[in-house]
Amino acid sequence: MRDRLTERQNQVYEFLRSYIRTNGKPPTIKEIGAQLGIKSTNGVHKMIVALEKKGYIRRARHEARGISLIGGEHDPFSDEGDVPGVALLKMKEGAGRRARSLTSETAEYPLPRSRQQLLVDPKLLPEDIEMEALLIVTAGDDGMSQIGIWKGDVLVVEEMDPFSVPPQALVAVLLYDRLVVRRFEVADRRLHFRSPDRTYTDESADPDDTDYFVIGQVLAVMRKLA
Amino acid sequence: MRDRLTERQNQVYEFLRSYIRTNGKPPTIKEIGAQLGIKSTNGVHKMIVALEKKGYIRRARHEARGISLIGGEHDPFSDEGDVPGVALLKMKEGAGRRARSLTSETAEYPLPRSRQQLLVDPKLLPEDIEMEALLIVTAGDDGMSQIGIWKGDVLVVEEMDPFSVPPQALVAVLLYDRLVVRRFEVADRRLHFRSPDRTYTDESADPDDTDYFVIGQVLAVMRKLA
DNA sequence: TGGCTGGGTGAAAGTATTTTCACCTATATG
DNA sequence: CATATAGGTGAAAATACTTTCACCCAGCCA
Repeated sequence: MRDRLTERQNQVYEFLRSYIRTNGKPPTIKEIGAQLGIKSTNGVHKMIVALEKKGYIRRARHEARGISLIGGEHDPFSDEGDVPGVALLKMKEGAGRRARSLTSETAEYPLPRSRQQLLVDPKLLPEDIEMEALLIVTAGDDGMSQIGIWKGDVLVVEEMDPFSVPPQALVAVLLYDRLVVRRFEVADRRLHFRSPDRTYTDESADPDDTDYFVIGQVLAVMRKLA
Repeated sequence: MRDRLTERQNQVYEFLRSYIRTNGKPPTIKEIGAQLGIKSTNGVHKMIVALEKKGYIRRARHEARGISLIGGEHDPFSDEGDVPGVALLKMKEGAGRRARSLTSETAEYPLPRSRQQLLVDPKLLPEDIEMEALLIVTAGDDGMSQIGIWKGDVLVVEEMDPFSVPPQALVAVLLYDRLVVRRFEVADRRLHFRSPDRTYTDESADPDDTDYFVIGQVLAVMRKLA
């Protein structure tokens, strides 16, 4: 369907995306030229026409800032306007079983996944998140009030191996049979968990310690109050 | 601080939102006029200037389609909603205006309602709740960490008058211009707010004290972490 | 009563933006 | 070689948009 773009055309297309995303409106021909180092408006104009012919953009003739992207979203905020139910997340029971080490890429999960799902607004999540990697757990222990998380809170977790977690992020960890949240860091090839309460000292563990199973980074918290 | 909008100005503002949302770019002056039935571009122009003076929009002078909304583009809750789904809630900006007493059943709201929405899973809400009575605010003050709420948290609030709130429930209150959460009770025909931090003494207020505006009961809390 | 503010009409002026025209330079291709 | 395609320059023409000017009207308030 859509023809392949040349290198230069792709640069224009990418600029359009980023401009629209950051400015909330399409650029003018001149602005495109300024970015790509094209001095003549006609030079840009021809590329725009080419992009339209290849089916990547739409043009509103004679209209100021009349370029719009084709291929789903013209809305920078909703990630992929396809399906309304984008943010259907897998629900997973919180505590109750013993933690296991992950043995390989296809790690077996300590808990059977259930079919339960929870609707989450994309605005509560990072922009370009993979829905497939998300799951829901419930916080299973107290002692996290210092970081604003209570027992029973619903956590949206992005599954990832410990070494991909950004430093100082909050992670969901299966500690023995409790699901807890800890501020987390990898140092010296060991996993360091900062205890939220100052009364305890920090804990650290070996990556294949079977007592600690790092599920992933906590992206959002939800709490039902009434 | 943003002044209140007149009815007409709010119509313009609402149109701006919806146009931007559906078209991915701001409208021209003429397009605004066409929608609101204003024949002269100057009529629209004056309103646009008024909206800018009151801090609701930004204008790029002489630029085609140069209007942009103000409200924190990176605040995930300030902008653009309309996610299809069950629990579409009205969005309301947190702080920013002075509290007012509610005078009757048809209480006048301190802020004009906007059309912003957030998707919320019904599982996070009481069973037989009226969606119409729900709205979203963001917590606007610190000092609530004792009750597990942080500044910036998203609160799902059921609008209700103070006398319908069950005792000891959490309520969202406009205290002057800050939106805070307090544990709440009515006694002796006065409103009692239990301060979450032990350091402060409890506050109480008269039902028609203009400094305290009780929005309603907090049903759920959500927090974006990454 | 006068003066202020919000909202408007209409038209003219001025700036921004798109489109078109003429012409140029590579590179690839039958 | 002839010709097509991608990508340009520069300038002029044609619109699209915003701003300004002059004037009008109604409601509110001191």
